[in-house]
Amino acid sequence: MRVSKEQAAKNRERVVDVAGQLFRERGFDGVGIDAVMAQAGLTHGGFYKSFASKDELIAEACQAAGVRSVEDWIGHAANSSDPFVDLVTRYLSPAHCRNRKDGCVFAALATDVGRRDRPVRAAFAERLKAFSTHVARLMPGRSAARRREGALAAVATMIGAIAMARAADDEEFAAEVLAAARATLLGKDGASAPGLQG
Amino acid sequence: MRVSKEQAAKNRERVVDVAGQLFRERGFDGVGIDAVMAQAGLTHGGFYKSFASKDELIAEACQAAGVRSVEDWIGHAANSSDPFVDLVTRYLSPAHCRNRKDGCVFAALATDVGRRDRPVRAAFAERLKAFSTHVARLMPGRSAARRREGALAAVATMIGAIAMARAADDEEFAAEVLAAARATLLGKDGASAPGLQG
DNA sequence: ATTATCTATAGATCTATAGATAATGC
DNA sequence: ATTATCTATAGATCTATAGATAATGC
Repeated sequence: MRVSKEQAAKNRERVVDVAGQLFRERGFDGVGIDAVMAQAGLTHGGFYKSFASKDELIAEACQAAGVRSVEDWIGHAANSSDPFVDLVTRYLSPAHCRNRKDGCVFAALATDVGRRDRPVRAAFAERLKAFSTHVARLMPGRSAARRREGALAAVATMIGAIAMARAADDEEFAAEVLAAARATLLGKDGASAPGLQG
Repeated sequence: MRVSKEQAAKNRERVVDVAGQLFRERGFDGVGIDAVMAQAGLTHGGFYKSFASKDELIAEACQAAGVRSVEDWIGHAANSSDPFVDLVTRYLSPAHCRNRKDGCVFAALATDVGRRDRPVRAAFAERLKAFSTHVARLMPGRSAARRREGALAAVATMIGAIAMARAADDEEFAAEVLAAARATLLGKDGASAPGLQG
């Protein structure tokens, strides 16, 4: 029954990872401790020797999934010839839309996190800031301030578009939203972006 | 105990309205039937004479709150001298960010709805399409196709920005996100929007 | 001896139903 | 007589804890 300290640490990590996946699929309130522990291959009674509460797990899962999300999206883009195009195209793809479990935690849980307590929101916000900072570096634009501004808006557009596409029961509408967000962020359709005044 | 048919219909409507507010504040899974009925001034036992299930209430609440949200945002903008600027400025305001209960249902529940069953997603998507169509009409742009595309992207940006701002525990970051989304959608900072390639 | 995990369960909460109650509507 | 609402409760589920078990680590 008892395992080594090393194994116990790995088990704890697996619980956090598995929780991050299940939360993205079903939401924080849609997943019980027993489901998380079962998915990690443990029984639910042992949970409270590793975590003070479910909220602590939620905060850690947001932190860990956030780190992973930033690494994945930014890492892949950085190895591409056109990082910003790579990021936007992959992020706003039907494949990402379908894959909630391993997809971006920000797009999966944005409105849910807004209702959680401070530690959860702090963990989420910290990773969201890191993501935005990395996106600003990939971003075309004259000044750092403009890249920062553009990055924050681009992140909002990407998160909002994926959330909309997943919410809609209509595949065609979902695809249209993703295409519109891609075109607008990448300026595919002409000299000036839609939404510009004057 | 028993009330008139007319009063019963009003009670049912109030339950749907109250549910829409509570769901926006606490999420679908964060609100029980008893809380909804209590807020509507009724006891929870009577709920199932009006609704087949909680999911039916959720679908109706999304529908009703969606109709209301579209009326509010589009109606106010239409009476303004510059409808698109009015919409974007009011939507992406700290006041809207604070007011979840009566705020836009799309920004409050986007990621939650993606995990619900088909009827809920259908009701939500229908209203989201109506909102997008109305935004396209307010939208500057040369062709109808470009206005449509711009509207979908603008809606995604607005929903994403409010979700991000509410998720963050950091007021300054929240304000920065809203300002960046406003500036990008309204093209406040120069000839071309950030994010444009070339 | 310590402790990571397991079994079992307490206590709270949530959806849904059954049957009672009292006012409406024929 | 019908029915909108209420009281009461069944049954499921969820967070958290207590105590047992068995392998680690001194």
